[in-house]
Amino acid sequence: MENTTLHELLAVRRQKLEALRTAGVDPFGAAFDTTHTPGELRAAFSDGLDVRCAGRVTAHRNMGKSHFFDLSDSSGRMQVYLSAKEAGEEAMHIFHQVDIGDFVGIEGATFTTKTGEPSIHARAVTVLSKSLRPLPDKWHGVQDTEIKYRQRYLDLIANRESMEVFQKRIAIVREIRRFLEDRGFIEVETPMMQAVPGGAAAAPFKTHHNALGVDLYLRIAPELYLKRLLVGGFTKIFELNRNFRNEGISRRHNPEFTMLEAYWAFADFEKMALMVEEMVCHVAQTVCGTLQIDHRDAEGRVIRTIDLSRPWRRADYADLIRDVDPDWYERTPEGRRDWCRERGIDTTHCVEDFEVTQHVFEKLVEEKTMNPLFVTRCPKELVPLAKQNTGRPELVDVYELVINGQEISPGYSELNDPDVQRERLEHQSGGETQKLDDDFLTALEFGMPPAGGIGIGIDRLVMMLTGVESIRDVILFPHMRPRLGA
RNA sequence: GGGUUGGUAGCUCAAUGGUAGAGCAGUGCCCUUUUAAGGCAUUGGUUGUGGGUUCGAGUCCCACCCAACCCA
Repeated sequence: MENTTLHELLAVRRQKLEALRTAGVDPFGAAFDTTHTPGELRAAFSDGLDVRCAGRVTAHRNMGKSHFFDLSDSSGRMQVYLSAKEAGEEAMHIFHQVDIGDFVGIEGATFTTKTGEPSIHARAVTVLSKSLRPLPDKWHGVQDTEIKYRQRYLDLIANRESMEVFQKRIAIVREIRRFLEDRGFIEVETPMMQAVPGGAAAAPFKTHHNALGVDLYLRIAPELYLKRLLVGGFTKIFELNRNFRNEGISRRHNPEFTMLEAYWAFADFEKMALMVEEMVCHVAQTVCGTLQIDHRDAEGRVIRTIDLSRPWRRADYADLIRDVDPDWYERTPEGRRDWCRERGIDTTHCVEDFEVTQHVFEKLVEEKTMNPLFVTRCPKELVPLAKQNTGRPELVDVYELVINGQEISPGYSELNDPDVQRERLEHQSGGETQKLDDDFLTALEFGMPPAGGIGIGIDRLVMMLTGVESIRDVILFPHMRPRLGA
């Protein structure tokens, strides 16, 4: 339901729509050939160019017989100057029906105004599409988080910083693909719908295939299929796409999120760690132009700077725990819980002893680590799909990369012993109704080469590189509770 | 799931329990290089929803919806 005021604003625009039709102008016009986008023209600007440019009118400054308005799109903004005297009465009548929000095409010559603003001196203004609703505030943009997320197009139109974050995200993903392809990795696609959701411990979304009469699950990870491809003979592969987890929504969790997984036959986790280091630095350097990433608060003050300079720090899991409490591993399991209780760390949700340690790790190491840190020699219980260390079988050959207080990327020497893998997966599923992926285990029995594998949470990487605090600000359409009306 | 904060005009925000306001946007007029253009005038409200307390509720109480943050 709209209220009367909005109705009035809409009515005015509808009247202009009809006025255009009466004047013989199609308010939702046809194709318009352009020579530049607004941003391209700004970048290549010089006076006296004959140009055709199209975009949305985002501001209008009326000086009487001189009109200045801004033409914008994702590439940027370009000012247009229109002289009423030159245009003539008929053209000005049509121009008078143009509102902020409309798409128009401009034909004219470039010039620079007295105040130094690159501009187009319009010869003709063509209405390309009428906007029937008022745009958000030109100065404050959209502040309401519900509007930002539910109507992202308004956020993109009105909030330049938002558009820039998403442009950066696009560039980050592009550079990751380029980096991997330059090194001989090929991108593959594996099932999003799986009969047995595997490769991680997470609650899946369930769906149903009518013709087959079977339940399927949206994947929680592509891992088990990518490993089948290693069995099949691929040696350098990656998949960069969506995973789905039916869990809570928070500042750091969206039900669907983007994950990179890459596998490299005959490599190990050390080699993968080096590659991730190179990749993230390549991306930061190309997209951000620096390895020092400033994070700012709402007032624009720098609150922290992430230093991505190489080499990145490496440390053993157990040593990091000992940095927090030198006697941690000398304590009894009950003593460890007491230690937590004394410090106000809640461990009631931790069932196993190793989960208590992991909880301490998350709270007192991970969340406080801003600069890159490779955590190595992790306990095997945490990682059922990685190779055990030959010298110390209670540990696994993995790294966990922490940056910006979050786990950004795990890397493994992948487990390829089918018997050990079966045992570990059976142990993980706890003999419950949760099915084992037997076909995956069968594939391993045919032989999978030793391999290094990595995952990178793209959303978290983008958060780190853009200094954004909420995952919703790096996902174009984050999930929200559906709302009636509006 | 629990706690805290918030929801007022299209947008951004005000308003001790006592006449719901401003800026922007819109509309009209003035203005031939403006840029948050400027000046004058003016339209616009079921204060998230539903109850309650009160002479009187945007404001206090209860329930619900939505969101943000914190916790689990």
